[in-house]
Amino acid sequence: MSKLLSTRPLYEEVADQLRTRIFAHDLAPGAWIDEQSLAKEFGISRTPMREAIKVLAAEGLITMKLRRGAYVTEVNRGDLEQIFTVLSLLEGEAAKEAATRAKESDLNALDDLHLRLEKAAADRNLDLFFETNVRFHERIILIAANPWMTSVIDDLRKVLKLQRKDSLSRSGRLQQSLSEHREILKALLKRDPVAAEQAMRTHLAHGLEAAK
Amino acid sequence: MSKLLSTRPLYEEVADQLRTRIFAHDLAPGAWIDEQSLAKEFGISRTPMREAIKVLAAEGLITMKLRRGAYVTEVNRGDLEQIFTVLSLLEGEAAKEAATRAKESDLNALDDLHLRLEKAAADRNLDLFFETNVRFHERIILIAANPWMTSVIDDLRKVLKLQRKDSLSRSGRLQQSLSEHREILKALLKRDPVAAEQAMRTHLAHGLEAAK
DNA sequence: ATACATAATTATGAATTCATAAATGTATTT
DNA sequence: AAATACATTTATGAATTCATAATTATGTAT
Repeated sequence: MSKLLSTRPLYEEVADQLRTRIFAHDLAPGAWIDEQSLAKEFGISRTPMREAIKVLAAEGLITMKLRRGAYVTEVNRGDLEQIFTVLSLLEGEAAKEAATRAKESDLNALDDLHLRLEKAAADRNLDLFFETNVRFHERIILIAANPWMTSVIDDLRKVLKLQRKDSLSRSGRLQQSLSEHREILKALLKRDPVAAEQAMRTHLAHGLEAAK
Repeated sequence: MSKLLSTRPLYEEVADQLRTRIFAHDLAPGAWIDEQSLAKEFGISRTPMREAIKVLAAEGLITMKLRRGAYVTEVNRGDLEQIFTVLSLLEGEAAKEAATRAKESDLNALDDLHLRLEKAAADRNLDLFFETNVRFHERIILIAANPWMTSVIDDLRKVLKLQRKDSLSRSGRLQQSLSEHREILKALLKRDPVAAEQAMRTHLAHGLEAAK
């Protein structure tokens, strides 16, 4: 593959595609990453494939075993608890920061996103709900304006995505998630940092319960 | 370099050595990483060197520029603030957890480490003080027993190490750091989670002030 | 001398090749 | 038939080679 007009390195492109496959459980947790056949399938050499694999390994999505290749990381219940502990701390802090830093336009955007969330829930459109939910959280994190915190959160959320996202389909969980979001939004609109942090922490603590 | 009996991949070994050089400012922030001459110097090919560079890039120590190679990351005042914000949250939580989880042996070890810290301070042995300080923090994080949190903290601390560690040599800072450690230890010995968390947060907040 | 265009050099990104550890398969012996 | 030794295959780790973008150097015109 002699990519002529590439704007970014090949291994990044490949890393994206691998991530997608992993999240889709096309490559399921525990599965062996056959770098040879994957490279052939992508029409590239092993070199950028191996570089991409190392990127995902650094993110925690892939685990390397010496002389035995790469495997999709398996997360157990304990891992989930630990990750949620960290996430609720960080996203709680992000919400707290956001409460004071948010501009009017930010608050409007959040309001709008929440509206879409309510709509998606009413329509029982799970995919849309999930996607909007992610955007709601991302927006808050963006407002907090701490790139280092953002990158940590992003990495941990990626690992969470290894798990199937059937949590919201649980009976009642969708409505509860919605009302928790309402709390977060309310606190932000009131520009109440303490309440925002508390609401976000509660929300993520329940997220753990939902995630099996 | 035909490493015959290697117990770990070459790129990891190389990553360690690169890290050492970066922390020693042998490769200073902003410096270009000449992968070609470094590989030659290490007596290896460019392949494992490039893999090592990607590992450090994932850790945030190195920044990649498309078609322009790799550069040692430069952190500014804003980055430091942001990183300390995250660190004080996480290490605060670690201290809180440690207060309840610590076994007698853990508390003894911490007590011992603190004693060595006092000794190093009395002897004006900055290097030893610094090293013992690191071990004290690491021990608390270990007791918290959250590997995901640990790895995040480790990565952020690595980035902090890009900065010169002259903070403690500032007049009075050493004594203050010592008394803050005393507070942390006291809270842990009393098994008071709230106080431990508070003491650790305060300590790290002052760390920022010290770090220029 | 300065500015611009072109040529030569250099370094990166990627493919290919090579060496060896691990896994698999076969045969021989008991 | 089971077990062990040996051979074959396969995949990883690493070196080498190749192509091209970016940089530097050279030359020419104004």
